[in-house]
Amino acid sequence: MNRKDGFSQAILDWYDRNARELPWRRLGGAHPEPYHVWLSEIMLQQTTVVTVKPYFNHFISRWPQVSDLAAAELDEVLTAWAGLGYYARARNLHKCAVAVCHNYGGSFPADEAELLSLPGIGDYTAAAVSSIAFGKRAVVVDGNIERVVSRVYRIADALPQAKPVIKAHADVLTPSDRAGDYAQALMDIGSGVCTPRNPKCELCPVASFCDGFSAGDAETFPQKAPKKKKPTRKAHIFWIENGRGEVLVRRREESGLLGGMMEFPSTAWQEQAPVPDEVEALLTQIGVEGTSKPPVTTELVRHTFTHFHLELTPHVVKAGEAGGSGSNDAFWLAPDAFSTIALPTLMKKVVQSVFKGQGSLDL
DNA sequence: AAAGCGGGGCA
DNA sequence: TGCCCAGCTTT
Repeated sequence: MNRKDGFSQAILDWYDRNARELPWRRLGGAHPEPYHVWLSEIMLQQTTVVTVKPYFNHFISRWPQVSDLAAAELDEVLTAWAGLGYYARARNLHKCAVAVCHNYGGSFPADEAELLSLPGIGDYTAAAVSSIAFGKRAVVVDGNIERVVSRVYRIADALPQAKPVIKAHADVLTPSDRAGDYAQALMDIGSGVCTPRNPKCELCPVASFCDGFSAGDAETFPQKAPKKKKPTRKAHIFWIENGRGEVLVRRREESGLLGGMMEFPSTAWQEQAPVPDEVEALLTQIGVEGTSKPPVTTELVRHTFTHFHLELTPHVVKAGEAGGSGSNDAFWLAPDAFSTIALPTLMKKVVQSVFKGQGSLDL
């Protein structure tokens, strides 16, 4: 006899009473569109529901079927994704849409292992799509469920080492019926009740099953390995404007940080601030030497990535008559067209800084 | 096994 | 400020 007998039923009862409407969710037993479930799950990776909602609605409106998304250009998808972060997700999203159309006739497979083989779909997403969209039993474990399970069992091992142990416990708790509703309910509870700090145990439908609650130390789980401190990198970034009011932009490398997204030219991002010689060299390289006026420096732009802080010093440069973009892949673009390119949030901050510093420009 | 990879919201 | 998030891929 399972010591936690009744756990999943209590979770499902809570769901029937408390589940909220979401654009990708169907209440009352009907299964949502697999395309909607997949798209939402990719967007929700490391991203909050509030942030995802408008992006999800825009994607569904613009690309109603997975075949529409597969037929889109990658750059269109990146542009629509701009601001969501983790841009490899957008590239894999497009690859996955193409694969589903090419290999599965435009219908997502229901099988967890087949889903797992698709680009951008890992353990979590395969289990989530299989259970939520197709009603299959699958053991769904995300960050929320890890926290709930580690508290229910007072798992002493620290993350990420504890992941296999947590998965084994989660497996025992997962019901055969309504595994998708169960998973969504547990995630809702994890994000709204069983919160990282100050959990609302008085509102929790499974407090009576929770070892952490019984011991009065639920909040101390899950244990975590210590984190590294983030270094700070610095660079100079250039808003280079020609006589027509256009600004020089270029595309970043396809792989790596902000892969495939657009940017303004900058010196290398490094912990040591670049010396004036390097700044001069960059301006020469992109072909804007011989400017009549000295650059106007605007407010420092700060941005934090997963593993480092960044401080950019923006400079506004008026390019000379020639104004040629000598560099390979840079091109001129009017600021009112910035919304049509894949501009990440960091670069939007640069735009804001320049506009604030100039006062005369409007977007 | 560990590192790389955005951005926003919250205490 | 630091922490956390409906993680996946690459090394």
